[in-house]
Amino acid sequence: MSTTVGKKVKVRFAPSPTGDLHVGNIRTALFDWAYARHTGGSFLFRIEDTDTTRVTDEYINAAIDTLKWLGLNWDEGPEVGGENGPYLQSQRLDIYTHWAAKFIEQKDAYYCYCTPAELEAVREAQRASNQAPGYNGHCRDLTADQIAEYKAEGRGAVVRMRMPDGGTTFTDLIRGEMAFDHKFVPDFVLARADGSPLYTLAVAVDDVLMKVTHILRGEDLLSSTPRQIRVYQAMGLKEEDYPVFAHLPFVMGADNAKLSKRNGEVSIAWYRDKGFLPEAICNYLALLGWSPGDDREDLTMKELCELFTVEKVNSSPAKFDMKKLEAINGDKIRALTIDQFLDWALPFLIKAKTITGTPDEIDLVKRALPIIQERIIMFSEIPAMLAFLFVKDFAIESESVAKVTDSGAKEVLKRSLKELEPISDWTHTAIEAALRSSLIDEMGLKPRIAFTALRIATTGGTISPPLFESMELLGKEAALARISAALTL
RNA sequence: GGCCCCGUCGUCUAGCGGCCUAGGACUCUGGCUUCUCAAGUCAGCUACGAGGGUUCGAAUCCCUUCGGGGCUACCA
Repeated sequence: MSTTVGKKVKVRFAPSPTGDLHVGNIRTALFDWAYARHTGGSFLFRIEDTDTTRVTDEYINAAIDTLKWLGLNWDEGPEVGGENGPYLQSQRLDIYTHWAAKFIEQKDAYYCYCTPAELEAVREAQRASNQAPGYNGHCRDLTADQIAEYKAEGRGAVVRMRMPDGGTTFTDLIRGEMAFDHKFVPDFVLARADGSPLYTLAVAVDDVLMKVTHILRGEDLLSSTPRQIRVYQAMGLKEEDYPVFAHLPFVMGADNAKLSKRNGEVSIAWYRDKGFLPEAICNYLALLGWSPGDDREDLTMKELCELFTVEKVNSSPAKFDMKKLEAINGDKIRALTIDQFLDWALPFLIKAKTITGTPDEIDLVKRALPIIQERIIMFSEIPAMLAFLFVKDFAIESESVAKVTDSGAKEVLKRSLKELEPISDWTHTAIEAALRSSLIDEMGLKPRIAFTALRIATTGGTISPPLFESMELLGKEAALARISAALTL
């Protein structure tokens, strides 16, 4: 099992960007990265874009961007280069062609002239008779005459790998000893009729050529492992040099189906727009299918690297839980310093057009942030929460108007105006002291009653940051103007 | 259908034969705190899928069964 002792660990993340990177991809990338960092090995990033009809440049760039944003830096791959490049499979086509030809030459593979319709008919028959479906070996040992005949018919040929009798065994770091009988691993296609390589060829060739030592990937690839190992053998790799496999459990959607676009917000870009911190996303994702073994849950990226081992990865699938992600994000936000918080918050305020970004605005935002830091779970909530400080034409939300126009409220507002006007040091402590002594002590009102009208008048609604701090931030002039305005309703 | 993987609170997990009348976190419920909303804090609800074994003793080992998932492409 420990065939790689003494060898420097190299882990790769090799997505096929057929869409935005999603939660499942990223969980895999995170484990790959954390394992590389934990072992002091290197992290390789490769793009599997052999299926050019499904992968686009846009998605490739987005994938690079997402990984960078999350802080999952790679040592080899797009942008940073490396001695085993290029790292886009679409730029390595001749390499795969070379190996496919070599396999043919070695008789490990053969040309298969069966048409898709013929193959489908075979599968249909197998299924009908409860047989294991798979290629029936029709073209395994064609004679020269038969080949000539097929060519004359104008048939194209795929390159198909010959699976020998017997079986494949390997050790999965997460699932233990795995054994596959080749009766259920039919000969498989390495290259299309047009010569382009398929995943199974490209992935195995690249992992070998790029000297990958550990393959941590989704469990959907578990049953394709014997085919990959077959390619290693055909390449002449010794068994002790095979990469070690670890098949990660799935991340499932709430509806218990494999996470996909259809059952939830899975694109990392969405979380970024919503205002989740990369560290919160990574922290949460790390807990999906893994735990440090004790009760620790709040982890920094550094701690994650220190604690992460494949042995502690679970073998059962995990369901994605947005609530927990939100809880972690809230905790991480509360742990931010004000300057860090400001850096994260500003783009959201500007994007929402709450502010334009003038120094005065930024200064006010910075003063306001402490009172909302413990009230948000994601940055996208900030604009709505601070809007009352910046709106040009302030208005009370319609459903709250009635609460400032009844006689009791008007009384509170009038009295407050009178108490507030003389205050020269406009601080929340001074405001609170004046209001409490007057409204609570003298008028005998319940705090909740007394301050609701003021809250609505100054912030526009029944829910707001703390009242006195909000009034302080608003400034004396604006606060009094709003209270006066409410009195005219 | 065939092959394969998986199965502890609603969710993520701890547990690797006795420390388990099963621990933690999130959610939920209730209390405290309180100028609203939060945050904080205290308490509570809730789990070893089922059935057989093995054993003095099983969540932990074995078998069966049921359930969930994956693969079964000239997708990855």
